[in-house]
Amino acid sequence: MSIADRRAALAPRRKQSPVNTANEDGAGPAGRPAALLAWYDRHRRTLPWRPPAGTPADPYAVWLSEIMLQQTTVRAVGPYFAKFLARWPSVADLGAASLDDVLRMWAGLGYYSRARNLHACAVAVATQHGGRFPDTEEGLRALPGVGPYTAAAIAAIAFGRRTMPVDGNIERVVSRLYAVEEELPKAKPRIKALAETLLADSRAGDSAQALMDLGATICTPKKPACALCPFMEGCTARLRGDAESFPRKAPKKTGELRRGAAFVVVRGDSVLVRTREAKGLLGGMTEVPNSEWLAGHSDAAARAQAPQLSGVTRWHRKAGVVTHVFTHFPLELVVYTAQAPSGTRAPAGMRWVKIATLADEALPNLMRKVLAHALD
DNA sequence: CACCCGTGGGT
DNA sequence: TACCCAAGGGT
Repeated sequence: MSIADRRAALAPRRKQSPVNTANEDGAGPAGRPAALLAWYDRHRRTLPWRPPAGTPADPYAVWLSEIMLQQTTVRAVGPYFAKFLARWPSVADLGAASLDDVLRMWAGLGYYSRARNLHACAVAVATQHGGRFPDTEEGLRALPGVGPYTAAAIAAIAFGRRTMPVDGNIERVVSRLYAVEEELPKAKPRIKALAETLLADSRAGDSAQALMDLGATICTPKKPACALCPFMEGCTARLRGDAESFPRKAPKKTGELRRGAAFVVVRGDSVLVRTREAKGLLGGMTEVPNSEWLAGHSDAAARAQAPQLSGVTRWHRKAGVVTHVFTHFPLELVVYTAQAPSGTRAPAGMRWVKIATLADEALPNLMRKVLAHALD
């Protein structure tokens, strides 16, 4: 039976019995949880951290994937998830690792406070919870790096708790379904309450993942595929014809361009590097010496912040610039290179690392760009 | 509450 | 091109 046939067959029945028939065919509000799960059972995505349908999820894998997926695409997470699980098969293994090893493995994925909290969380679970994750939303919420969304997601997906995590996908689906006019983030409580009405009596984790899959594949930010949506008939925004305008939110302001200089000093087969402060931007990550990054920073002012090394007198400016875009500002770095005589000491707080082993360092992508530009 | 915090891909 | 967006959390 085609979808059109099914709709044609079901439509009259709703009219015959005005009270609760809508609950059974899934088109009315009370029937949505069942319709959602039916859609999920046919169209659920196969993902590395998602076990086969009907089989229990491993809390460690769920937690690891949820942390990695925060503000990060499924595609980007895939290889990192596999690497982490292969190297640290259990939360106790991860807790026993050094933070630096974790940062090195995380390098390139971004939002490095997640990696620091990931490690702290693994230590806490291993040492304070006997290697097992708390199985309640409240218990999970107390762990480092686990906020309201992640606590609800783990509770529902790994432990079957009847709670609805609300992520960006679900905010979009729900705000369209009910045409929520209030802007984010003010609308969050309302959207949360509406999302909870989509929870099935059992299979809470599948209800949540179904909404996320729906948001990722059908109810997309641009050009949603409404014709394929299980909620098509009852979606207020689609009926109004402006689904794409939801969720409402204030436009973000783009940050001002900042400029600076990076200094790549080569001594034989090594490069001079240092470690950034533990917190803040790129906290705890490895970098080459560089100037402050300031809006309107002149090339001369930036260059004047080069590190002082005995034996290094001539800086060579590489042609072009390295550009990078952070969440709240774009950055343009001029790159200078210099050769240091063999035996040159690294200044305080800096060290020499072999160029051949740079790939193993906790280098954020910005610094990989700088080094690639300098050593090209 | 507003801001900070990476990176890559899509339109 | 210049945005927008992605399974958000911390402060």
